[in-house]
Amino acid sequence: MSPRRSAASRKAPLKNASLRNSAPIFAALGDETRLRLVAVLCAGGAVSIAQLTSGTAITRQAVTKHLHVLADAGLVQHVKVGRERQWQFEPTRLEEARRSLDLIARQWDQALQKLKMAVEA
Amino acid sequence: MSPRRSAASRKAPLKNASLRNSAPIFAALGDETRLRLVAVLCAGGAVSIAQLTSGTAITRQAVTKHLHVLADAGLVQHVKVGRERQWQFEPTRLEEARRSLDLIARQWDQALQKLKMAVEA
DNA sequence: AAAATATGCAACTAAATTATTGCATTTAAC
DNA sequence: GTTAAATGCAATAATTTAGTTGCATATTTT
Repeated sequence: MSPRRSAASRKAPLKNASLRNSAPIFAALGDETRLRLVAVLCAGGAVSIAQLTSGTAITRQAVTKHLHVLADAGLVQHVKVGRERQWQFEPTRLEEARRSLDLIARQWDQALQKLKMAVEA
Repeated sequence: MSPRRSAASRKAPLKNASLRNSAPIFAALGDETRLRLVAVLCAGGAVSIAQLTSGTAITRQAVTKHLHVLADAGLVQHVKVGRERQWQFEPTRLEEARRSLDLIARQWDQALQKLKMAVEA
């Protein structure tokens, strides 16, 4: 294929482990409905499914599924309170995602810096 | 359904527009292969498809498709150089995504703060 | 010009995602 | 103890996604 070395192996750009861990978090956030749910939950406290549903055009079951997607990504948790199931935001994984974006941004800034220095040299 | 007001309308937690704009960016980042591509591109400069492919187990066409997904989200751009098409990172949209996560995190911190003050009062 | 390289385009497949409906179960309220 | 409310579970359907293969086209290189 290519005579040159692979771009992926040439520089070892970011910790692969970090990326592997962050991708599912971004995937969970990559849906408008779920992003809205996260926003609601991080603003309030623990909220029931019925409450979360009443703001949307989709059914309760759809909301439930979205909540499970978020839970699988570790972004929300639930506790059973009486006949309700209350969901709450869990900030740890979101911090991970933030750090990943920060890493990428920093990497980019460094690349620009190097380019600038090379041009000025 | 619920006797209470909807959780979504109760607090107007985050700008809906901001979320609507960020969701597609997160969706684009929500795949390990694409996240790797972004990392490679933000570390190096402009890289051809063949180079980007040689680091992976998938085909050139699959890489091409991923690049187009990233391009649709505004995360990468391409320029034609001879018979190659070189792809490069475009940082603007990533900054948007970072700001969204920062907003959510800040919202969460404020909620904790309020809770704390309410408990101490 | 011929051969090799880099890419584009199209058809197709398999699997995952999103959302629905219908019914069962648990818990609270009257 | 009925009734109403909140939720869970299962089957299904439509759409999207991720990936492949095969072939065509454009550009270098020799």
